[in-house]
Amino acid sequence: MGRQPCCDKVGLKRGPWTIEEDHKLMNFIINNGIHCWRMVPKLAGLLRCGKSCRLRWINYLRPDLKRGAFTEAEENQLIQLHSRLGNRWSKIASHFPGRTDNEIKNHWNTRIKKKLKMAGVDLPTHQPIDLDHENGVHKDGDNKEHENQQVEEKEHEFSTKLNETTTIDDQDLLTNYEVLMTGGGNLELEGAWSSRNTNYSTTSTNSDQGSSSSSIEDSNDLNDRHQSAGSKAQLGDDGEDYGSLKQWVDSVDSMFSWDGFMNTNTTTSTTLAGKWTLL
DNA sequence: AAAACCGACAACCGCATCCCC
DNA sequence: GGGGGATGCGGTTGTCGGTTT
Repeated sequence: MGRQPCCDKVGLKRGPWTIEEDHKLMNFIINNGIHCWRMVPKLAGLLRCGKSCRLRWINYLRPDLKRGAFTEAEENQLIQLHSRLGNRWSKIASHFPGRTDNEIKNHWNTRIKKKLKMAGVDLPTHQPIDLDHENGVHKDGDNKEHENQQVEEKEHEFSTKLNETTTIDDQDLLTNYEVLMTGGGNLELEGAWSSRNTNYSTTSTNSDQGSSSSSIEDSNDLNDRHQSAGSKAQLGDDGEDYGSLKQWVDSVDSMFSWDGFMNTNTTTSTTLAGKWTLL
């Protein structure tokens, strides 16, 4: 007999969130804070389960989200963190202020994973594939537990070293990876690995997605609004939240002051900031 | 022009863990 | 101590826009 579902799914809405739902959830959290996710949908007038509300808030509505293309430095940091922490996305996300674990996980699975694979890196071992094969290394088995025990001990040291490796420019991913691994950790990079020819093709990044001119005012179609907000067209080249979040903030600017969420010094948002700390 | 395919990301699901009684 | 509810987390799926055929 399994555990009970987090909520009664009968009659609950699923799928993409509409702007009205976003408004309701945002309004409720701003005005009341978060005490019990289970009660949030009821009190906010939403036909969603608490879990869904939590995810929506954490991954999309939270005003302090960075939202933007991952920079090269961030990708490098992510690669190295993953080599240390594995798929512990929440742990990794804690090193990226404004990024969510879901965002990082998606970025890893859709971009970095592919790039590393094309570059000949065996995941999750972060070892060159051919070297693994030749040496018979299978680190994801017996050694994994031991590695996990070392993770916490090395994090502090690692963070220090990481700061020394974030100025890499104009090198391909493999070269970056080599530098990072050599500088930050205990992976051995042998000649064949170092000299590997990297002819993978980098795909376009989100930086080409920042040209959207959609706005809330432009569209009464909630699905269109959601799509433009929720996936493709909200990102600016410089990583700032030029898209949906900014539009969203603009749209509710008359109701709220966001400065408190943005870690800026303001006297108009102390209440909001206070509630924000509840999270 | 349209169908098929692909990439990116939002959202869901189920298990793990935490916490309170 | 343990039972149960709430929340956290990671894997997976769904959806949609863009691209290719």
